[in-house]
Amino acid sequence: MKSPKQDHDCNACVHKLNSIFSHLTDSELEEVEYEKSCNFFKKDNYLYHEGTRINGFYCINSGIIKLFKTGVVGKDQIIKFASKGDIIGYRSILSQEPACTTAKVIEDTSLCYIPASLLLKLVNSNQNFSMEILKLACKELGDANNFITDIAQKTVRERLAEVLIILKDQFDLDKDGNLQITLTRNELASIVGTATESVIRLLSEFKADKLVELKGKKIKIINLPGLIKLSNTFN
Amino acid sequence: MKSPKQDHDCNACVHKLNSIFSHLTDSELEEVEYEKSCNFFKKDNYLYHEGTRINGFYCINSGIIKLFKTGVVGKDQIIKFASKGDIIGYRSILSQEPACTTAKVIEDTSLCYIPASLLLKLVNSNQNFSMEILKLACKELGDANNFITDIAQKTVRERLAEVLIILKDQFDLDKDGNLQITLTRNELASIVGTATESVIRLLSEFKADKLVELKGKKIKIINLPGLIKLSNTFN
DNA sequence: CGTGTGATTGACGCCTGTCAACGTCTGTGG
DNA sequence: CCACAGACGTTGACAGGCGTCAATCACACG
Repeated sequence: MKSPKQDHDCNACVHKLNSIFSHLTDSELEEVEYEKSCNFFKKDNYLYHEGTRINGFYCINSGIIKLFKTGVVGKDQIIKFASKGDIIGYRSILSQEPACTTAKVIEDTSLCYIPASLLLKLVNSNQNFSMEILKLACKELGDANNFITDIAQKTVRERLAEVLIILKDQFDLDKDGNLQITLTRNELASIVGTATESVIRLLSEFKADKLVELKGKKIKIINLPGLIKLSNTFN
Repeated sequence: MKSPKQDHDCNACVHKLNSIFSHLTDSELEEVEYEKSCNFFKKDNYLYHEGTRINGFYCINSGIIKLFKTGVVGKDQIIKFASKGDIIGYRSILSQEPACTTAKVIEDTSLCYIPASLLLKLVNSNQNFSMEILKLACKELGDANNFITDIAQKTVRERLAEVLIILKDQFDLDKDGNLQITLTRNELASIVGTATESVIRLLSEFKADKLVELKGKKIKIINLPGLIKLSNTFN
């Protein structure tokens, strides 16, 4: 068998154990290793665009990708972030539709690209793998339904508080207690579904209420229970 | 083999051809026929409640079910309607989570109930079937993402117009040109994500603008292009 | 015919989006 | 090393969309 041309060894990948790839056999993993291509993307590059057909899916080794849709007036809505261990693009391949989001790198990213044909083959040949993907899709569907309810019923203030908590959970804090992920005010607005100015004003309020500290783009949560209360969530 | 105790014969079911069940073998279909139970539910009954574990999924023969989530202040958000040929409840089984919605009958419904164990067995033994379910979940996920963007970016007026169009597409019109599905103003509000009074006022506006005619709960669309324009959608 | 549920209308005001102006920061090129 | 351009952040003013409350009407059902 030809040796892979890439530097990333999926067999040694730290994310393998927790990912859907843990359900592959050794020979299937070898096939992945052989067919995949490993790439590095700098910030601000695009992986794919909404409305286009994609011919493979991506497994993120490191970095952060934002997935967003562009609304009718050209305003973006961020659907989710993908980071280490996440796979993206599979939805479009499996539902045989064009990509429903645009994928843009917001922190330098290393990832593996795996052709659609191999995804389909694995789904068809390995029950466990197929079950895991199914589970993943159903999980995301549940999350999406929750988000719909939130965005339809909560105020902007509640949603912003909730988003900060979610970002903390997904990306954790750095040594200084700041959110690891760095977003522009505009990007925050595109998650919450509001205007940039509203985010700025509300963050200032949160700061005045001693819920957060702000230093440039860095956001430090100093009163998590307060934020949770404000977000009006039971979790 | 024991003969099924139910009156509904899935082998003769008119929805079989277009549904995921068309991918089952004859013997698998027999198994479904044997394990399923066929039931009839009057309006206002519940199939299952948000947050509970469910032990099977449902295939709708006729009638309409609404799937909704209840928000923090007790306000409902309708996620989708299920009618003839649709299957519901599979998400929760496959993602091994409690139901993320409540399912309530809004028009007398006849359906088949199939145990979770059989769903899992079929998913694991029949590649085509598993692929179809996967496709379905991915499709729904794409729809949910679209809905998120709409609800986050569009005005209530645009969303209401869009909802009317969607209801027309999904349930078609009766002989008089009215939407086949009958909803309370409150239910309409729970789809759009707004207050009942807002729906009432906007419907009156639509009527004044000769876009719709209203007669009690009956809604007749008399200017579809106008509605589409108002909804601000490209479709 | 009474009762209750849903529909409607009006009043009111706050939340939030928009527009505009200005401050801040970063990186690039001279 | 400095100046400048451009992107991003901030603040204020303003209006209007939309949610809430309350009162009344319409209708169906026992």
